[in-house]
Amino acid sequence: MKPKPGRTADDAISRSAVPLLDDEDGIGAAHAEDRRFVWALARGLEILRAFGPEHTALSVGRLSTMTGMAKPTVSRLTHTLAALGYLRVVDKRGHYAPTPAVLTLGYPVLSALKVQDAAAAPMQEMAEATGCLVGMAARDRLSMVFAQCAPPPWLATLRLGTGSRVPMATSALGRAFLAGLGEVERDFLFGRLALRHGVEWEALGPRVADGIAQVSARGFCIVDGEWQRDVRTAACPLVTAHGVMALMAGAPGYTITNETLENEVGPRLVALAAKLSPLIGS
Amino acid sequence: MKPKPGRTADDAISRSAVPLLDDEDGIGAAHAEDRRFVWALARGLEILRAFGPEHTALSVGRLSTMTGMAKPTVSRLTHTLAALGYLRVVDKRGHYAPTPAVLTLGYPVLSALKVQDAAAAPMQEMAEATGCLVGMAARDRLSMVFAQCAPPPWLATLRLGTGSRVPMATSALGRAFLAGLGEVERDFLFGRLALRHGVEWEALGPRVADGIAQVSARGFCIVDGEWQRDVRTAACPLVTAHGVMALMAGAPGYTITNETLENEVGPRLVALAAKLSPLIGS
DNA sequence: CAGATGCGTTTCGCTAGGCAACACAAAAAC
DNA sequence: GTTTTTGTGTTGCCTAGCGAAACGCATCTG
Repeated sequence: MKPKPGRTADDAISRSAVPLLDDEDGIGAAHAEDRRFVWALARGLEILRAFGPEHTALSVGRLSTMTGMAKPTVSRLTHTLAALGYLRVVDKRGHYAPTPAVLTLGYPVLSALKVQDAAAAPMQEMAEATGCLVGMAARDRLSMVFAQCAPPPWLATLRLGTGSRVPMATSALGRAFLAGLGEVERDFLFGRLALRHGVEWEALGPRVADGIAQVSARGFCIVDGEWQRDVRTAACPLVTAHGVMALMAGAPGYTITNETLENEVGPRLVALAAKLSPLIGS
Repeated sequence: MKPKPGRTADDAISRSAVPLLDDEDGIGAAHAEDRRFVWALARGLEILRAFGPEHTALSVGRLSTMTGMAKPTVSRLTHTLAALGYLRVVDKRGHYAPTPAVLTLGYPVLSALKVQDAAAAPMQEMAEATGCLVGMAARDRLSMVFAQCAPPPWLATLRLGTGSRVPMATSALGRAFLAGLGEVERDFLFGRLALRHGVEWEALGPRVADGIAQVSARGFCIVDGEWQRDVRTAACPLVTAHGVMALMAGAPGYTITNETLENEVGPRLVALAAKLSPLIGS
């Protein structure tokens, strides 16, 4: 851990055209000797990241154990976030919860993707026609994060929406995304995924590769029950000016057959991707 | 933004149950003497906030002038945000743009509000029935930020969506929100608004008060062309377990009359609010 | 082609913030 | 009621990050 002046490996990564990430969980060892890296900011964002559908309100101590930071540190960061309006205190015991202010942070992305005007209508249309939940997602670290989601009116079991995440390796969305990527980035992510999934990658890796092969063969891939039991999904890559993303359509197993997914939903998804691809981005 | 001596009131404010804000633009003089306040985090978030629909990609120098921070500081913060995956470099000239990763920050709020399951369907239904864009919003500083937005399929002119913002004083949404607030907070925000709008508040203030009176009288208020020319909007407060929010329905002037807004859309909006109110929150 | 301008990054002194340990308040257990 | 547990907010100490000015490195300009 000697001060190494000039360029570090992280520097090269962060400068590359594709901003490649650190490890999935935690910001621990990465950027250890990057003099330009601002830890306070990283830690503060890690606090915001700790909240999720399962944990809508958290105390300082809980955040401390979850993130691995010292309590006083967490206390100051939550205090700061509260003063800025991103968090608020929800009870006497000092539980913090995110406020709608955090939504403004995501807005520039959604507007840049022109999701609101261009993509929403055709996605909603397809959702109603096929009975599938139709979603558009991009990569964040080793997950896919939804930018837009069109649920069919009657389907309430699949709880996904803007900002929610699914794992890259076990979802159709993630495999379609990988299929849309260039050689270099795909290999890089494969390495990361292998690292993350450890020994089970031996069985998982070939299935991911198979998904990619499916995309090469017919434009989309299918995952049946692998990400969540009884959820069938088709997905295809979506290459735009803003980078590679992916489209997916899925439904509970009892509302759709693999044949329908294969013969109707999949091709329709590919058509939708072709239609949206030039519209997205400036 | 120099450290300003003297005890500030912000500390007390930020500790109160209702986390009331600092001034709208910039984080300048606020929290000057607060020892628990982490500036690095505040500055980093200010960087993210600087992006918007108008500025989807910004250079270090531009960010520096926009936020008032020194260039090296901005450089480090953007470097950090890029390393964390929230920003990426979009061209050779070093312009930064937000990535979909920022969407994950907003997700806990959306899931806590149960927007995806509970609110989306009835809002969409009303949008299609009335031809209005229907939206749900909460306060951020002195703006209202959309948590959910249901556009009617054919309407493409109103560009609003999750995370977008409208001013509090000149929008029906903001006035309805103020009407739903308690005495103390409303007075506080009135003070802030007066401060912000300066001399024109003399004319604006009474119109805001009139909006609140409208809500008291019939449950909703109407703004015709005041926020944007040729946009007519009705809005009503939405009191939930997560705090006060507001619902709105609006359309371009040439697609809807004030009578329709008054007699059909407004009452329907109030009914929608009554229906959603118990559903939102845990 | 030399000089000039604009832009992003680096150097370095100084200050703010992270860490460890302690002190304290409130529930929960007994 | 006392103790235990859990959890938050304060102190010294030292590292990490902020800011002013200097530095490389492009592109303009005559």
